[in-house]
Order: sequence, then structure tokens, then C-alpha cells
Amino acid sequence: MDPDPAQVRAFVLAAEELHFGRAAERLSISQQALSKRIAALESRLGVRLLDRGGRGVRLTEPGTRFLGPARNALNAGEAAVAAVRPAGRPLRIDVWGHLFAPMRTLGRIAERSELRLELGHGRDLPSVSAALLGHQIDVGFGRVHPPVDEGLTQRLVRLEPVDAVLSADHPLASEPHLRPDRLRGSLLWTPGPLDRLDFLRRFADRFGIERHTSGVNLGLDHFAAQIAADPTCFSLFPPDCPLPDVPGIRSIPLLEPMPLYAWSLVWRRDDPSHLLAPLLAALADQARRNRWLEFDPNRDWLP
Amino acid sequence: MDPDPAQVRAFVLAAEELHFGRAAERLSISQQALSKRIAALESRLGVRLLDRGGRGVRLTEPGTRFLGPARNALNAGEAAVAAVRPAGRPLRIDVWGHLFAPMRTLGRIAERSELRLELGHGRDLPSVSAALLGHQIDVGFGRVHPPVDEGLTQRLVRLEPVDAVLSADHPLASEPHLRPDRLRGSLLWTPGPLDRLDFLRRFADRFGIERHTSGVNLGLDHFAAQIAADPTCFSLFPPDCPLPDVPGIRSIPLLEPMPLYAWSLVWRRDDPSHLLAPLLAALADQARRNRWLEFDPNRDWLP
DNA sequence: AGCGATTGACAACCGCTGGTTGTCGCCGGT
DNA sequence: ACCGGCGACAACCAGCGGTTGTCAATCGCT
Repeated sequence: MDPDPAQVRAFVLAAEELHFGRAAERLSISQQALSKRIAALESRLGVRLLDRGGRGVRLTEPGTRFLGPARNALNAGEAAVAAVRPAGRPLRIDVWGHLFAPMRTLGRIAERSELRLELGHGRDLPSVSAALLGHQIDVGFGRVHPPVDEGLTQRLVRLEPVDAVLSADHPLASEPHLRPDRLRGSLLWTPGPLDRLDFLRRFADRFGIERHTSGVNLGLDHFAAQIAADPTCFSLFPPDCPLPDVPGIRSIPLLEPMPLYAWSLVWRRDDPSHLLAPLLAALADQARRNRWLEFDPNRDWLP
Repeated sequence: MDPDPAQVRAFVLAAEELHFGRAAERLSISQQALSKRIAALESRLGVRLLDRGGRGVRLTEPGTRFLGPARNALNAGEAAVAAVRPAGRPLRIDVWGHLFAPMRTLGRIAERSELRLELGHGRDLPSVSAALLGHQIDVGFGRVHPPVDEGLTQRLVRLEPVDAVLSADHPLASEPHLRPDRLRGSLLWTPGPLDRLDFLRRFADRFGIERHTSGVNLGLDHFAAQIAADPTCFSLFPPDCPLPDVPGIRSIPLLEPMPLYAWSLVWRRDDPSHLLAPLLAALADQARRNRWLEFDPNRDWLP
């Protein structure tokens, strides 16, 4: 019987990393799943491929012998699909909205499926809509607030919670979590003109919070430094996005309600390009696996 | 993502046969399953590989382009496992019992797993037991009647129904099925000395049937010719084994009760050879898939 | 030594994939 | 026009392969 390429790839990665956890990470599965895969491969081959000693992982002799042919087999497989896959042009996609790492979701999607993306950056929904209708891009990704332009469709693909991020000197800095209305005394610092940051505006309105707009967006490090320096300010930031390594900054989950940022895709309704389908499928898959679309009106807040 | 080798192999076979049914047969799966596999592969590649017209199946242009690399990928996979699989010696196995095609079960097993078997033929259980204990063979396959020799273990692997086979001139020849006791007027013809054909003897005893033994076993064609020539005789034969193409011969299912022939494996209890495990696993697998081990005492008869 | 952190294995659970059987529609030959 | 052969479609179900939760062993740090 043919070896399962998923198992073979698991072995190759484990052999490269010599570390189950990291190899699993690269496959974006759990360490346990990777362990099972390799165990299954070893049992099918009837040979131990890796020595798991207390001190890390090492290749056994048969493991060494297997590694090369295993890589060849994987390459041959990919060559086979490449032989039929019409390369096609990459999918042109523009991202907009809350400035911080808005495309890490897309980045992960793109590297896990074999989609080819060409990422751009739009200023806001209207500018991206215009680019779509002008055929400069194929898809837009950001927070959609209705009504969307005629001729465009949208689909919600991810609901993402946000943390409050504030200085270590802020009075609330040591709370384990916060109700949004407890931020009422603080100033919501927004890195850019507020009319482009619809979510922040609505958040402030909903919870009665004062806003302070700095004129210009100088990037993530500057943002973090600003927050760290001013104990009267705070801002919002997604928890699964690594904060820049600035001392004196805290990230605190918001609960009751938990504010959710809604990411959607927008595209021309009549787009005949078949490039979109794989992207939608990959996003739907990730959404299911990571429960990106769970919404409980009693628990969550959505502008 | 890597292509699933099961799907690729399905495509390669279908491309060779240009016929879904035959390709499915070679994979020993159903035609529907093969159809789904190929559809899944096509959908994953986003390309149609085969044209299914009313007049047979034909390769599309992308299909032609894919075929070669696909074969390479499969070969590379097999080369990889061959690189670690210690070839080892083949498993020596002896078969005995009711003379007709007793090893077609094993044959199918052997060709579907990548076991290497060395088939021999023993006269009866005692002779095979002796060969086992003398280390001339590793496993025996046949109908085991207790007590089995000290130092040997056995496992039941298949229950197989038997048909009555008789001449077209036999009075019961046009029945759709028979109760075994309706054969009481006929002679059970046994191709060989009855003491080696324990099943036939017990069958005759149980249903009160007279036996007639021809001295010597002259092979399957001779057997069929004998039966066809004598309308007072009948014998027993497994229904899924093709009868030789002799005119005037009928095979009729037996019901109420349905007699079952019990095939078992026998081996040395202390055999340290790891060669046995895959065989047992493959047989267990086939038994599950084909319901080889279903037994209902109200419906079936087992000597 | 003792403690905590790290790392892989094991168990329970579960949704989905890929198999099965049963049936249908289409095409071509007689 | 009918019949037979072949592939597609539908419904169903077991098992695989993933997840989370825990445990045991080892190593480094105090």
C-alpha cells in the first residue's frame, strides 16, 4: 500500500525540527496529532524512525535511510499536481481597516492552502469598493458596514475578540479582565482619523468613552510606545496578534460584553474568476476549526 | 497540499483500463467508490481528467499530462517504503483440506497487502501440524478439528457457505435452493479418501446422506465432469469459486441450515516471527469487510 | 534534593471522510 | 423500442484522524 503523504510529511518535518511540538506547529496540528501520525507511520512500516529520548528527538538508522526517499516522494507528488494545475494569475486582494496586522488571518490561510495571493492595502471600505468596481483588485478584506455598493457581495468570515491595551501604570493595568464600561474614565486613543476606524468610533459611542485622535498612523511600534507612555489612554488590539516588545504595556481581555471585530470578504457579485472559491473554502474551513463564527448575543457585542 | 495516493492510483488504473468497473475491481472497491475517488481528485485539481462519454472513458488532455507524473509519484512512494522495509524472507504457508481452490482466499489477501507468501500444500491437518512443529512452514491454513497439537495456536478467519453441485439431469437440478436433507436420496461423491475430508464426512453423517468415494483426486475438471455425468451424485463446492466450464453442471445454494466451512490459521504459539501479524491483520480486515465471521446458530450449520 | 517547566504518550470524545448498498439516467446495439 | 451495460447520485454508517485533557519522564534551576 502507498504511504500516506500526511504521515510522511509529518515525519520529514519532525526529522528537520527534531522536536514534535515545533513540527506540529508547522503543520498547524496539535502535538498529539503529530505524535499519532508518526506512530502510525512507524507501525505501518514496522520500523522505528525516531528515537524519543528525554533529551530531544533523534533519527534512528532506518529513519535516516527513509528521509531522502521520503522527501523525493513528496516532491514527486507535488510535481504531479503542478503538471496539471494551471498556474493562473494570483488573486489580488486588498485589506483595510483597523491598522494592526489585519491580514495575518489571510497570511495564515494563504500559507496553508496553496493559494497565491497578491496583497495590497486600501484606506477604507469606500476606496476598496472603488478598486473592486474598477477591476484593480479581486477581493477586499475588512470590516464591512452596510450598505455595500451595488454589484458587490460580501461574506462574513471571522469574528475576532479584542483586548484593551494600556500602560502598566494605568489604574486598571492589573485587572485579569475588564467590562468595557469600566474604561469610561480613560481616553480611547486611535491611531489615525476616526472616520476610517468605524469600529473604534462605535465602540466609544456604545460604552460612552471619550476619544482622542492622533493625527497620523506611525506604525505598530509607535502605537505601543504611545500607549505605554500615557496611563490615561488605552486602545484596542486583537489578543492573538503579538504586541511589539515594548516594556510597560498590558493587554487585558474584555468581557460582558465581549466586543467582536467582524471581518468580511467583499467581491464583485459577477466575478467569474474561479480563484475565489478556494479562498472561500479555506476560510470556511478555518472558521469551523477555530470557531471563528460563534456569536452569542448575550455574551458578545457586535457594532 | 499533497495528493492522496489512493486517489492517484484510482486515476492511474482507470486511465489504464479506460473502464471504471474493471479499475474498481482491480482495487477491490466498488465502482461507486472509485467514481467518487476520481471525482474528488478532479475537484481538488480543478481539472477534468477523464471524459466519460456514452462510448467508454477517454483521457482528457490534462489527464494525459497528469498520467506520467502521477505514476512517478506512486513509484517514489513505493521506493520510499522499500528503502526501510527489511525485505525479509517470505512467509511459508501450507494449505490443506477440501481440495478445490482452498487458497483463493489467501491469494486475494496476498495480492492486496504486500505480503510475500510461499504457498505449499499439505495432505491434511496432521501432516501440516508436523510440518509446523518441524519448522518447515510458518503457518497452516485449512479446517481445524480439535484437539490441535500442543504448541500450536489457531484462529478462525473465515466461515464460507457451500453450494450443492450436481448434474443438470439430477432431479433437483432446477431448484433455486435446497435444504440439505433433501439430498438424502443422492450419493455424496467425494474426490479422495474420506478420512482426509472431515467436512464432507460430517456433512453426510449429519444429514443422513450416503457417500461414495472415488479413489483418487484427479483435479477440478475431472471432478466437474464426474458430477455432470452422474445424475445420482452430488458434491459440495464454494459458491464464490468459479466452476470449470463443463456443460450440464449446476450449483445450488443450501439453506435451512446453511452449511459453513470453517477456515482457520494454525501456527506455532511461540513463533517470534513478526511476519504473521500483517497476515492476521489483513485477514481480520477482509473478514470484517465481507462479514466472513457472521454466524447465526438458527440459520447456519457448522460441523 | 526538590521543584517547576518541557515534552511526548495515552484516553476519551467527536465530526467528517470514504466506504457500502440501492437506484437512476443515459447511451448504443440488436 | 427495448434491453443491457456503465457511470452518477443518494442515503447510510464505520472508522480515521483530529481535538482537548491528563499523565509520566526528564532536565535545568535553585
